[in-house]
Amino acid sequence: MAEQNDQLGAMRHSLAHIMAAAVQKLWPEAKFGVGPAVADGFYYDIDLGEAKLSEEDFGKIEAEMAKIIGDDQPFERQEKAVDEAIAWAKESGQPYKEELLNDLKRSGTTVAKDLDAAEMGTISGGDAAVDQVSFYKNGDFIDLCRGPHVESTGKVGAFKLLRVSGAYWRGNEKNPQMQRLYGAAFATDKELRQHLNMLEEAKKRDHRRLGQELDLFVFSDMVGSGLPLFTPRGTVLRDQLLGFSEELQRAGGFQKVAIPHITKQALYERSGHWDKFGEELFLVKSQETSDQFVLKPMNCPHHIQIYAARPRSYRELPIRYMESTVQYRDEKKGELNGLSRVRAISIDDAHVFCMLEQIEAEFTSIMNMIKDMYGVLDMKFRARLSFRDDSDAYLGDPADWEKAQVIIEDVAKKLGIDYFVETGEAAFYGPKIDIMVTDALGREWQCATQQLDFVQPERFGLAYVAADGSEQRPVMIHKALLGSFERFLAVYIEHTAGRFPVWLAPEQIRVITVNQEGPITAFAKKLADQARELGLRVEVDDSNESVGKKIRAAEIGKVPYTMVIGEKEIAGGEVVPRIRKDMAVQDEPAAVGVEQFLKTVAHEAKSRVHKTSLHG
RNA sequence: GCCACCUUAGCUCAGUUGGCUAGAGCAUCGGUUUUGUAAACCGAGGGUCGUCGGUUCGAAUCCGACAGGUGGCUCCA
Repeated sequence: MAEQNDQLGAMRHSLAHIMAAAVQKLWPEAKFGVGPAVADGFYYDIDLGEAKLSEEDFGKIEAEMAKIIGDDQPFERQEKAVDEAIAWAKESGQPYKEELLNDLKRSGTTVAKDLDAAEMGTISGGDAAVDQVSFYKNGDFIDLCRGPHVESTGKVGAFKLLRVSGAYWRGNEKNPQMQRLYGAAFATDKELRQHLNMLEEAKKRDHRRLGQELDLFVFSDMVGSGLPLFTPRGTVLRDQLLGFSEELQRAGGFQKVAIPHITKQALYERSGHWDKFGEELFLVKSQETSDQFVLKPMNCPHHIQIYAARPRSYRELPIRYMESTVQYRDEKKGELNGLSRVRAISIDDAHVFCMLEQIEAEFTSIMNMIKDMYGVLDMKFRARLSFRDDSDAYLGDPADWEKAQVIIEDVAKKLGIDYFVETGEAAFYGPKIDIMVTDALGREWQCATQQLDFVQPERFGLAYVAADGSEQRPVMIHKALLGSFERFLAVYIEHTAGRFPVWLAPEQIRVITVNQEGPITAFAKKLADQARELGLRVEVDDSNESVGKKIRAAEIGKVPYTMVIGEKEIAGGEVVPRIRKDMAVQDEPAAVGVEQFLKTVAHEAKSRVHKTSLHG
């Protein structure tokens, strides 16, 4: 298996070389960055100077690649002394390669920042300076590269250029921007087709598309970008999900608080966010006073003011505040993305104020809430333990950090969480656990999070009185179970393809009349009233359409239960509910008394199950 | 913010090299029909072709700016 992956990786990486060779033939002045294999193919970072690649060029690049592949040129490995290689890079006008070579010569690695050497697919990583580097040559094209490659250009499988985008050299905004040319590549045509097909299928469950089809949220140019408006149906999801989060938290000892959405600038100057968030803050001008106000980009400083309002005893700790509220960040335009990245962010936010020796219990309790929540939602997640690195970008006592990181990893281990450690991902104020979930296109998003904070208690001079009468500094934990409700919903819509379980479904039951005759519509409406009395969300469709068409509308709307009401139902007092396929446990639903049916659905909603209990 | 691309009716999309009153399906509304588990039939309304400006005898079509969006980069929940 691993061998197969290596082989596929070599193919993809070889295709990157072939693509670069093709681009160089078409644009001889092209300068090249790195060209690794990636999850579904390969890319190469290319700088054409004034000229720019666009999708219109794909045809001729692919044609040129086909020629190279047709020639079946062997990939020849060569070793060069590093100084010789640097001279080569200079001579052939490849400044990016020259920079990589200089790094190699100096430190033996091209790894800048957090890029993984293997992922870069370029040259060997190591910790000592090197003096020999490897090159691969196919036809006239020669490239600094550690390999491995397939034997020859004829052995690369099937590929297709997909897109071109910008990418800063070495991932740094201050560096020049290159163009990243992406292609998909697989061993066989069939696999490539399957992959492209899968991407098409993923589009069908795209949350933006389903959000519109299922009438969950809208955007308005007049309101502004990144500012979603939730419809009645979308608001049901919002209330249910945030309600569930609050229910879990309340059980964990959290108390609800409420704060205004603006504050004087001074609050964030004290917290440090004024400097850190700077341009992301929405400013609000008072016309009555000279105060500068700010729309809150987070809630912790407000919650801190509630804690700080009076002296606190160690007996009160932990103090746990929760609040589902909206915060606002003025994101740069290009960073917005459907509901995944918005400017008005609803968060099931909470803050714990506690003693250092209480953080293990708190982290465990919160981690269990996360497990419960994602368990009920039937979603898999990976936990990223985001720890500090050796840099001095972090505030607080390193000894406290060390202690906390050990505790955090311990909690993850004890609870059997699927986790990985990432150093350098910590917040400047403390280590954290981020819960990562995957969308329809396989992109990972951070949802739930719990973060330790040594810094804000310090900045705001928070204190509690210890048993010995001394004044001590509490630590803070920031936590969110859903994280951004908007982002969560985006992932969740794609996860379920819009087929929400009964407890979340905006409409749980659709009642369809067989015609528009008085007794039948009257019965349908009475039934709907009965359902509403049980707290169910139900709609009656007594429109002048065929039963088939009305059934179809309910199917497309992904309503969990549909029932058709005609004379039979009135006479027998029983219905044969149509059960949405993903919930059914057997093919043929059975007749059930009306009362029994409604009670069962109400119970399913209350217990948040995914499968129906209606059968045989 | 940066790179590439996209924007025609509420939605999904046609609209040949610039050239008659800009089309279709679904949805909506009206009528006929009174319907039994994934689309009955007939008809009507609905678009200053994202906005503004330019080129041209003539622009949905060509150019520019702006707005909104998509995929990435950077940043981030």
